[in-house]
Amino acid sequence: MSTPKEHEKLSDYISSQKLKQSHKRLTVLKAISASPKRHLTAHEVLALLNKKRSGIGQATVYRSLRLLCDAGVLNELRCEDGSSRYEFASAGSHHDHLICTKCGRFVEVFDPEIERLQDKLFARHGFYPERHKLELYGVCRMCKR
Amino acid sequence: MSTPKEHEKLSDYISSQKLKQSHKRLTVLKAISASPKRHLTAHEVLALLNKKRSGIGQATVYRSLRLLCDAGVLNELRCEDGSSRYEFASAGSHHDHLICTKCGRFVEVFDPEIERLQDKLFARHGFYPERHKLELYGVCRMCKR
DNA sequence: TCGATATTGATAATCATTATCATTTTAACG
DNA sequence: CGTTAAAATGATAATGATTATCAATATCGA
Ligand SMILES: [Mn+2]
Ligand SMILES: [Mn+2]
Ligand SMILES: [Zn+2]
Ligand SMILES: [Zn+2]
Repeated sequence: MSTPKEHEKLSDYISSQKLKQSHKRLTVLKAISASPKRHLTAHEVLALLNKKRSGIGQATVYRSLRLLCDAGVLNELRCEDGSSRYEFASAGSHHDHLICTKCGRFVEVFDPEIERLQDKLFARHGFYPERHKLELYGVCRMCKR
Repeated sequence: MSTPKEHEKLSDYISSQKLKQSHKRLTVLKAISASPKRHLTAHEVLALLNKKRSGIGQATVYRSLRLLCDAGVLNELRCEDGSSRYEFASAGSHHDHLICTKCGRFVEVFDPEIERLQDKLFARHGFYPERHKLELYGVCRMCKR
């Protein structure tokens, strides 16, 4: 899924920052691409890699996730339990999330009207807008038994 | 600010749960009430108490904050940095927040139209709604130089 | 006042993440 | 191709907010 484009974005960032290409960093990116889950924790990424006996340590996973965010390949979502989840930044650009409190399912949503009303709130209070976080918690269809 | 009412709410909860009244727990509540800051971290509450030589330990602060939330006196806001902030639950009931990324100012906002559109998103995706979190990050008027 | 039970404080433990630092890779250059 | 400076890596220690433990203390109904 959107693999070559993401690799290129990573490559470009590495060049622009005078860093060095590394095989393990690419392996992390590929593991995330190959997973059906689209919102992964560092721990889950590490588990994917261990299953493949990649020999990649957790420090490298954390460092790679950070760098992939800096490169604009991934987005970090800070969860309420203190951990973070990572998703591809490209996929549909900005969106918010419906989150099932039973099974943890993430559903991506976007409502241009809500976005517009948010901008009005910023303006009404004299704020220069930078970003927002909208998370809707509830029980999904599957989990409602 | 809204002190007697909050004390009563705490008292009622303590009775209903067959707990015991404690002087130190009340001191924590009073310190929060007396502070001009309306969205405090546990660390900030502890600092307020230490300034008064209350002899209240941090474990008790954490336990009191938890209990005050259970009693419906306080709301916990989980921040992106991994810490929590506490505000009075009564004050205007539900609202969302504009947060200044420079000075940390919290501005309370409420937009019934946004709330309505959120409910429609829940419904459209077959979710049973439980709660939501909307945080608008930007630079406040004071901080825009 | 007594005794059962809740509260407290000091401190250890937890959990996700970051920092350290010695060792290994990378890649530019000769 | 080797050499080499700089980046990447892994093992592990450290961090920071919060929670758990447990012995000592406070509360409160009988
Ligand atoms: Mn998403
Ligand atoms: Mn508030
Ligand atoms: Zn579900
Ligand atoms: Zn500000």
